[in-house]
Amino acid sequence: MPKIVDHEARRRHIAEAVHRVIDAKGMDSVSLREVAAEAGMSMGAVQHYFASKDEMLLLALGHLNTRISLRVAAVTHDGTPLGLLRVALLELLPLDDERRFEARVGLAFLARSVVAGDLAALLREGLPYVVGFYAGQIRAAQAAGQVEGDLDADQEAVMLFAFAQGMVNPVLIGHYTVEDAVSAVDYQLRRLRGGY
Amino acid sequence: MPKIVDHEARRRHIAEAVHRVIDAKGMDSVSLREVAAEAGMSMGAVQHYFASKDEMLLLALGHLNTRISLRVAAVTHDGTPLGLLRVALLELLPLDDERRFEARVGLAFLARSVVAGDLAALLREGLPYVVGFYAGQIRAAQAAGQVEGDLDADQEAVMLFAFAQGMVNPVLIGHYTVEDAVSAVDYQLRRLRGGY
DNA sequence: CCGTTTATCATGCAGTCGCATGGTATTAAC
DNA sequence: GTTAATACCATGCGACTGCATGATAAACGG
Repeated sequence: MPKIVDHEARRRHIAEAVHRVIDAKGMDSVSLREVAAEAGMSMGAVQHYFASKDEMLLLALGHLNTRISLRVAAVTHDGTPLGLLRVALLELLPLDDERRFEARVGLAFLARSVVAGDLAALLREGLPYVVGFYAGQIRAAQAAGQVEGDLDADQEAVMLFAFAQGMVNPVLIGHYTVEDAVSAVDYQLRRLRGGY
Repeated sequence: MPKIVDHEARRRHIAEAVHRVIDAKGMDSVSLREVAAEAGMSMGAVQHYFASKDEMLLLALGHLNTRISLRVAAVTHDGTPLGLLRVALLELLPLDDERRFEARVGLAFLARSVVAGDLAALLREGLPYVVGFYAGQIRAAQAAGQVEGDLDADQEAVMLFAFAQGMVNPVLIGHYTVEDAVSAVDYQLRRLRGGY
């Protein structure tokens, strides 16, 4: 075996270049040449790590998912159930540069998943964990008496996740401000607590 | 002065071809040649009606918006406020072939609007009307005693719209069934009425 | 030291892209 | 009948696409 090189690190490096290209110019502008230039390597080098463009995009989505998951998981270890739920929800919204970046890239993948079965499968795979986490926090809050017991935790979790996803585009295109989005989330959490 | 031809009808015809191409193969596959073939006309004819591809996409989005608006408006004239709200919400979800078609196309435009300012402006323009309609129905329901008076109609309207938008992708990729989506909407409407 | 494997590169290829050009046909105004 | 404007088409152009190919360099196992 030849030159010592971390295969996984290279693929991650390329995946991040894909993200930056999507953020800057949109999914349509993702080409092997563009990504290679963004990654600071030759086109042949990129080809060396992926059998096809579709495989590259698939791994780029996987890498985005783990990035977001890691950030959510990192914040999972303090506060009350409702506090955790709040932070986890806000992680999905484009509230600062980092989350805005991920939201833009994520929305591009979301749209492509409609016509790309492999991307759809990957997204489907991750959904139960997120929604399940939300539902778990709601149930914990109910057990702690912070949320009305007769609310349906699963239905509320489904709603909260879809709600957050649905807020992404309006915030990205400037229809809602960051403050609007946060207060919309806080209103719903306040409602769960029973005080409007 | 020359051949008698309905300019607007032609542009609408092309816009619908754009929609079909997006539905079948995704936004990436939208090219002048592909659209021309789908519309059953030559590429030169398509070029005759649009100065550029971007202008074609912009009108295609406009046409989609009016299509959806018309369908929502057509159903606006019967039933209670909460009933209207329900139907208007369900119009946004991919519950049958027609709405599925529009949801797929709409999501593609939604994603592109993040990197295309003109599309974003058009989408922004329409948002207040939809959300305002929802808020109006909630307020009417409150006045009729069908919805708890101390709920914030505006915040609930914002949530319901984003919620519906956020359900689109999960339904399209098969994570939720049509029945799941309807019952999620019905749960939220039941909650507005005060009974869980 | 040599052969094999890996990493990287430059280039070529057939196909597609948006768009411009030049042409023809049709029709209405004069 | 002539002119001008519109509708439409075929073609060409340069740029770009994903991917395949062949070459070069590096590094370890034998």
